[in-house]
Amino acid sequence: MAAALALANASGDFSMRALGQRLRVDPMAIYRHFRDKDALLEAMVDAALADFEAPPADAGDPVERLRQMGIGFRRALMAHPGVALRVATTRPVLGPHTLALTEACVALLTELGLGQGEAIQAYSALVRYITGVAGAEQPVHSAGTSETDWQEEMRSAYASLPAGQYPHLSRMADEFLHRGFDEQFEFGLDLLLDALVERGRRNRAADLTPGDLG
Amino acid sequence: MAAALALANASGDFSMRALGQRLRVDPMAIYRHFRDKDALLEAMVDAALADFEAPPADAGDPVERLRQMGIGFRRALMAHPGVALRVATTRPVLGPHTLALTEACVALLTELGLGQGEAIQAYSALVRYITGVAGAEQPVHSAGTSETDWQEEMRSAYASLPAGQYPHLSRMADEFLHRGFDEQFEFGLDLLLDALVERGRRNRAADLTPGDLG
DNA sequence: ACCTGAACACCGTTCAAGT
DNA sequence: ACCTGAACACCGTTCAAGT
Repeated sequence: MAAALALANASGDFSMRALGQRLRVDPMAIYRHFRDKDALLEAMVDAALADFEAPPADAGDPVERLRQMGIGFRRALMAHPGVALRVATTRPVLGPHTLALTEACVALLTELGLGQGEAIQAYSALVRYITGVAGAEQPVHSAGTSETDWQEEMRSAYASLPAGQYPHLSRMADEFLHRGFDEQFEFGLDLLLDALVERGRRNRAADLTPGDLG
Repeated sequence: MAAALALANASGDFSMRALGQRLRVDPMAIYRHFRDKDALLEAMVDAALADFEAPPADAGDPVERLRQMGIGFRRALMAHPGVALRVATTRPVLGPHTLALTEACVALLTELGLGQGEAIQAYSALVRYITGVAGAEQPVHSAGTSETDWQEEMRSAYASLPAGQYPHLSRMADEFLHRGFDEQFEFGLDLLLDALVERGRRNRAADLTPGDLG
């Protein structure tokens, strides 16, 4: 069921009535299975995450596997544009696929040397960043703008700013041409991972020399 | 004009027709000033950012000022819930307030020692993270859930998971009680800033010893 | 030429009427 | 008791009709 929903959604935007027509069923029949449109969207978000699984233990060190999870998470969201827009502004999803990925991600974070409180906050920070990226990219894709068109659009917007008022921005306009969405996403992902690695390393060092804290 | 719009929006949700009623004007009159609802929302996002300005040069070192900008950005978004939800999924806003803050932020990032390409990507990463957080918090606030109720809700959801299947998550349930939205937000913000500081430091070191790169 | 508001094509959801 | 679909209260936007 939810699989059919995700499929229906993959083609553009989405409404209860359109889904009913797509499934050749009375739109009201959907309310038998889901209390709300929100409940249905929640199920769809979880279904969208069924497409990818946590990388196996031999896929690299914990950092590399976290990186792969982040990349896979974003890819799964972008594959379902109608869902991606909503996941950025929805309450936490507690579906089986989401929970499995959360568990795997938190496990990897503790392997980095993070404590319980740090691990769960680090997970949340990663998800916020990834959904923020997905939310920002979605309107560009759904408007049918190609990545290169988009880069040129941003470049010319920044290049045409008055250089006196915005010296940095106007000078940096050309930078948009060199970086694609993937590279931009991974830049921020790596920032977060770098900082988490460093934090784990510090924790371990403090554990090994507990008398040295002052 | 846009100020009145932001005000109207501050009270819950928002529609063209409701705005017309609020302004005691024909709803269609709005289309004289804005081509679209999207164009209007864009103007509202920019107007929401008029509330805060970049911290002055004597407010601390670049990192501290970047931190204050991040905190202020989030606060401005949360003060306009109807806008906050949309900013997470809208195309980049090129209004005067947004651009002024972007310029100030990018200037501070270059002060950290980042190159042009790094600075603009770092800015984007920070914005994605902040809008991701705003998008995640907005539904909680607009549902009228208090922060402590929300924490308890999350705790019990995680605590009731089968410990065999989700060992980390079920063990970490209590962590939700100790961290508020502010602390959670600043945790992720500091991760990004820590990594950016480190990157700037490495750039400077490489500049000082150009022969040492291998 | 400008402004108005009725009308169009939707939407999520309720609920009375059928079976 | 279950299912259906007409009806309700919206929505963004168009466009014909007025001034």
